[in-house]
Amino acid sequence: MAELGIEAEPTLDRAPEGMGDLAFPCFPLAKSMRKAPAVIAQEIASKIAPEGMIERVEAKGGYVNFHVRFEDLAQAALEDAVARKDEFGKGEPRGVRILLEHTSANPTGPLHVGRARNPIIGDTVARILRMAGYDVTTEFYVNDVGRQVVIMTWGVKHLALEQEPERDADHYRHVLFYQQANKRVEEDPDVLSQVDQMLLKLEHGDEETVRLAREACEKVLAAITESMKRINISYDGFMWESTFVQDGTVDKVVERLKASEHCREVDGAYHLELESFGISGRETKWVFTRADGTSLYTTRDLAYHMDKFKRTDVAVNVLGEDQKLGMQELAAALTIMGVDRKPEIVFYAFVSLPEGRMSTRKGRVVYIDDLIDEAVERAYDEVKKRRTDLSEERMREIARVVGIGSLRYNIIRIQAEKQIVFKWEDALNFEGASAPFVQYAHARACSIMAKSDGRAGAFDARRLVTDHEKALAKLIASLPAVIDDCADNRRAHTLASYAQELASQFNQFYRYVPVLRAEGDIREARLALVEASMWALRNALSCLGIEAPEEM
RNA sequence: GGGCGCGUGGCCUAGUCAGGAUAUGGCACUUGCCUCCUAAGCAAGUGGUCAAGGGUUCGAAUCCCUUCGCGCCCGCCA
Repeated sequence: MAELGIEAEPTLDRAPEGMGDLAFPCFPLAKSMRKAPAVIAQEIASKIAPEGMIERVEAKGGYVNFHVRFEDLAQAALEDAVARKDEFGKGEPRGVRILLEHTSANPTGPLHVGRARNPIIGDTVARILRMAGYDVTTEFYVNDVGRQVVIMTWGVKHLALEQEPERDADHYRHVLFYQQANKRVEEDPDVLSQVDQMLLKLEHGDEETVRLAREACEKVLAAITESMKRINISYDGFMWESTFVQDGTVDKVVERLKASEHCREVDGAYHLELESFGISGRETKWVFTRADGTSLYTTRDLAYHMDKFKRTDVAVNVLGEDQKLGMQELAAALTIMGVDRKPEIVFYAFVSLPEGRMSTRKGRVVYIDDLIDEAVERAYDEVKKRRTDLSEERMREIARVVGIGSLRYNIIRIQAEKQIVFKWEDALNFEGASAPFVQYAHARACSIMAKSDGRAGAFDARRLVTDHEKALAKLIASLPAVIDDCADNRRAHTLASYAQELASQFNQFYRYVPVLRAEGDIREARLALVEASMWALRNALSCLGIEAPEEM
């Protein structure tokens, strides 16, 4: 480039089918060089000698196209996959700790599908980050301080259930206590004052009240995590919001904020003026203590984040889009406190129903447990339809893995900030862009492996000559890059797209290129391709928190 | 009123950050393919003003401005 007197950023694009692998557009150079792009491309192409992985450089319509030497790329990638197995795609340790907070639901009842995106996005991003070489810890922040929890606790203490819970589980029981207590609070001023008194006692550390609230929360929390376990989600740790109230760190935060020049006091309550921090709307002040001196949610969250920063290099939070302002306020408060660190946030839009937003009060909800049951049941029907040779137990197991996979896939495949309208027909779709599609390709690969003499042995990638084989091998080779991209951007939906594309490419290969019937070198090379496909599919699914059955 | 996000064939969606070659897949619909490694599959076909308008550029789904529609938020709630 320098030789030709060209100054340009060497941006490379992906070339279209049949045009090579990388492309350099010459259009931006046309003006300064006062030559046609096609001529410039010719000149550049003639000056670059193919070397290493690049086997051919050619000019075409204003682009310089680079062709990668397929044999080298495929040989390296397939050997890597076959040798590293479930580690294929895993990046080198980066020596960076990431504390990823997700789910963090109020422990007042079961999770519904409207909130299901949180644990699924959180768990998937955590898996991807681990795969990319980060040292990841996941954490569930338990909101055990505040009105909602007190109302539920009051209900548990004073009420008897008026109806049977939908399920025999603590979160389904406690949500009824919560709902009934809420009704009483609205109807009866006396109950309201009892709740207010309890709230005060809780905030002042009254032992009996703290114990009752903690017990109720722990029961619900345990039940929620049981539900999450069903969809392959677990947590490395839990952090209780009350911790920061009790150990005095919230008070320290409050003191530091009060010392700020942005701090104002109105009737005993303190707030920060955040107009100069890009906060806009009807209200630019952010209140951090009530008139009675007690703290507010974001103030306690501030203490939590100070704690996080002591424990990690990077803090990532998965939050609903309703938290955007709160996080802006938190970031501003951190700046005011002189803390130069901020959490990274992955925001997602809520899942709604065709009738509108999910609402527990209006009875317009789909609980995750119900969705899981329905998905597994539906998958069971499908397995039974297709397989008559399997044991009941085996069919149940496949149904579980397929049903849960398709549930997770259908939520993770959509970009987080796009709103989703929940439809049963989409959630239970087992064809096309779905987990079963990917799982099926994996099962087919396993089937071939099982019928071959064993594992793939030595092979020569030069024996892979058809377009189907080449496209598949290239796609397998790109898994590490896909993982890196998802990790860097803290996103997961593009990994779902990749898995779908990989499965599709494998299915085409499967249809048109015989493996077991092939002979000699060709068979060896194809077996290696099948085994590498199997690992790539399995590892991609694993990052999505989806299990890969060997038959289905 | 203000802030943030989203808008891509009948429906769902990738690509948008880092502008480039005929806009990616799926569902649905029509039509083929199981004496051949699992048809939860493969192939072909119908279907697009990339919300609308303007601008920047050799080139815009992508960047800028305006408008419209939808969502979320603007509590001494969490």
